[in-house]
Amino acid sequence: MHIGTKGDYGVRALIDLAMYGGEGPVQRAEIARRQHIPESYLDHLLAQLRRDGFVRSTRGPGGGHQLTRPPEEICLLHVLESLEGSLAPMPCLEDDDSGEPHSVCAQQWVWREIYDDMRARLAAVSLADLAARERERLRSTVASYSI
Amino acid sequence: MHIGTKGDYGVRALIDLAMYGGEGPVQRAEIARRQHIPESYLDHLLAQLRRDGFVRSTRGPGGGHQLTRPPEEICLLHVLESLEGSLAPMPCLEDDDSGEPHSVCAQQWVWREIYDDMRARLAAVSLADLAARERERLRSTVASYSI
DNA sequence: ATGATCTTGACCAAGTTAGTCGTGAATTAG
DNA sequence: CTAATTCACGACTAACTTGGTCAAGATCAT
Repeated sequence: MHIGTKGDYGVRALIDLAMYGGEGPVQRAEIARRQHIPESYLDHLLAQLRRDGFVRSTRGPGGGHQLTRPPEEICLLHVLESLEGSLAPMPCLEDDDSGEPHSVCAQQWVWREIYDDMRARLAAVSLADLAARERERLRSTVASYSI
Repeated sequence: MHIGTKGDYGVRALIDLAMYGGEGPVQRAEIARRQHIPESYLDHLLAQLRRDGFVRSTRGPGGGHQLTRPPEEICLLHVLESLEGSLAPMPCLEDDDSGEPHSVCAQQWVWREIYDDMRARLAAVSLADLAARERERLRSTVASYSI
């Protein structure tokens, strides 16, 4: 359940696309510069996001990346699970298709509640929400510089 | 915020002390056997728990480990923070004594809420609660074997 | 003293994280 | 057609974390 640079950078990249991707593809280099992400690393994150259908890329001059769906329809939960893998705080909570019961650890029930609550909250946040917050943050930062 | 073997084993060791520690110290080897924990590893966990005042140890024959306080007064949150370090899901949420503002990441506010909720839930669970659950679990396991 | 028991620190293998780099493939401009 | 632009993908790496093991020593009851 730890969010590292993958989750942080990856989400920021998507927010960037939500904010600046209105008029066609946005280039990797541009995202990297704006979001202060090493470009060669961003590569991997975009590849993952493309594999999971969040972005579409086009090559060649004028190419770049864009969201496949409107930002209102992309939720933070799915993005983070794509980038970071399972967010389960302990192995015994990992989503398990095998049907076998995982070993029960003493604290499981508390963590189950925490995990469910967490996923619900993350599912309720869309890229559009995040982009709106980011716009607001940028506005107030610029304002404080100009005083 | 990931709970590894440290947190799992360590909590189980404390539950063991809560359950079997009524009549004097419990030995490392005994805990290790009952809870299926490598004894030499349990060592380190008990050392940490002693440093943070959860258990007291006595050496020599008849020695062992015991809780310093009644299990009702020990909460899961503090135990896990002792064993695993900060449970913050992202670095920017780490409790910060320096007063400097951490870099703001876009998702911070959601995670702040999740983190606070998590800590509240963990703080509401005592070792006594966990021990009660464990007793119940053992009872039902034995019952299912005897059928 | 002796043996039981905890204490401490050094050490280690395997896995994860956070990248870098190089080569190649697609697309477009000229 | 060719060159320039941009993404695609896999190999490689250094540093750190995890989950331990092990040996030497400190204490204490008897």
